[in-house]
Amino acid sequence: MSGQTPLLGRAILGLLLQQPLSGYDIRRIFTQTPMATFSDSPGAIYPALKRLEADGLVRGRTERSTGLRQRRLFRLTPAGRAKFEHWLTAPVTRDDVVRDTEELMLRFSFMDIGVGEAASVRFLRALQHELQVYIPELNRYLGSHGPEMPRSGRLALESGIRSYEALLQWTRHALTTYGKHQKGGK
Amino acid sequence: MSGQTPLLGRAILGLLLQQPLSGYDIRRIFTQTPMATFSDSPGAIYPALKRLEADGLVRGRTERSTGLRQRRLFRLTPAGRAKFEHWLTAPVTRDDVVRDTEELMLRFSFMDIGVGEAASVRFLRALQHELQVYIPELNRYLGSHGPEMPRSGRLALESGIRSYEALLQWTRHALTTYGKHQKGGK
DNA sequence: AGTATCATGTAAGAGGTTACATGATTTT
DNA sequence: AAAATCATGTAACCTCTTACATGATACT
Repeated sequence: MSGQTPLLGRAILGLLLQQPLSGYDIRRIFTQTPMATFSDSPGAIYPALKRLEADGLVRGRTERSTGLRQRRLFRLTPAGRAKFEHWLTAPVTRDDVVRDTEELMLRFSFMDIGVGEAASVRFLRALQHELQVYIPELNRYLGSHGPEMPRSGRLALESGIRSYEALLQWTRHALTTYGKHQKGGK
Repeated sequence: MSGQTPLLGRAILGLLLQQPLSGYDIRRIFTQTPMATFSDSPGAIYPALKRLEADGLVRGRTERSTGLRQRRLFRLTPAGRAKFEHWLTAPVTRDDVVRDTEELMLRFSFMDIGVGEAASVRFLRALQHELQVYIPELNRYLGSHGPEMPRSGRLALESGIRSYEALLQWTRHALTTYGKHQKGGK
């Protein structure tokens, strides 16, 4: 019943798509892998799992197979899987590109497993398109306002542009790795 | 008295360093410039200004020079300027690089004006150093875990690495523009 | 016996989102 | 007269951070 799951919830859903995990497992993933952009705070993770469970997206079961303290292993429910797939296949908007590339990349990272390689290719094409529109806009802004900006301000803007350009180059690289799946048509 | 000002507060402080602005001016900046990563929501901006004022970092004065509705023009106080400079000169940590490059770039964008070009050069060197440590770590992770990851997951990680590499190249570019200020020493 | 690791959770407070509310002036 | 623009603000709700609390098992 709650609105849109926040990024942390999506990340957890994606991890659970691959295998059942406990809250503690998730914390370890967030401390020990490049998913370290997420907080490993128990005050974030356990309430997030609770919400996901209340929304019927995951279900946790207490296990004590090993002699350790009880741990609750969480699995995706069919509703959770559906909601996750819905997120993965949402269109790539300009707003996503401007405000939240991090979310876009998180989505993409789960895409092959979640909804298949054809969807990954569609995503890459859409992202490429948005970047090809947005980058020139940033360059026009730099051209008209750059001269009057302080040097570090101008450089910071250039850094942003370069980072979008790197992303655009990456989409091309990524598309070639999916090469044989690409269709010719518009 | 409150803890650390959130990013939005810092951004506002930085804008006010350059000129006095109203809440509405700030909203327009966030909708019409590359600072669009910030929300232009009045529910974010007006409370933020209120907090900054309560903390003594800015002071707002009602003006009605033009015949329009009253507008409150905000200016930095000396305490606000001091706090802002303190933020600008904070060390660049590994955690900043992993979790919040956006904050780093926001800091840098105000650096010339806030604390001078020498500080900008120090910042760039420190950032360069952290990147030179972190990028190889990510590459090691990719080398050991990449083969077992789904294609889109691996590509997403590669995208992250490329984006850090682009940032590293940018630090070199930026340092050359400050060229004459660089010292030879260690 | 003490410490590290595994493991789950809560409480208070801060700050953001969305939506609503208001009101003056300028343009059509 | 209506709509657009300028302009400021509040209220409910949600989620995250920080800090605390608890407890079992394994290692030294």
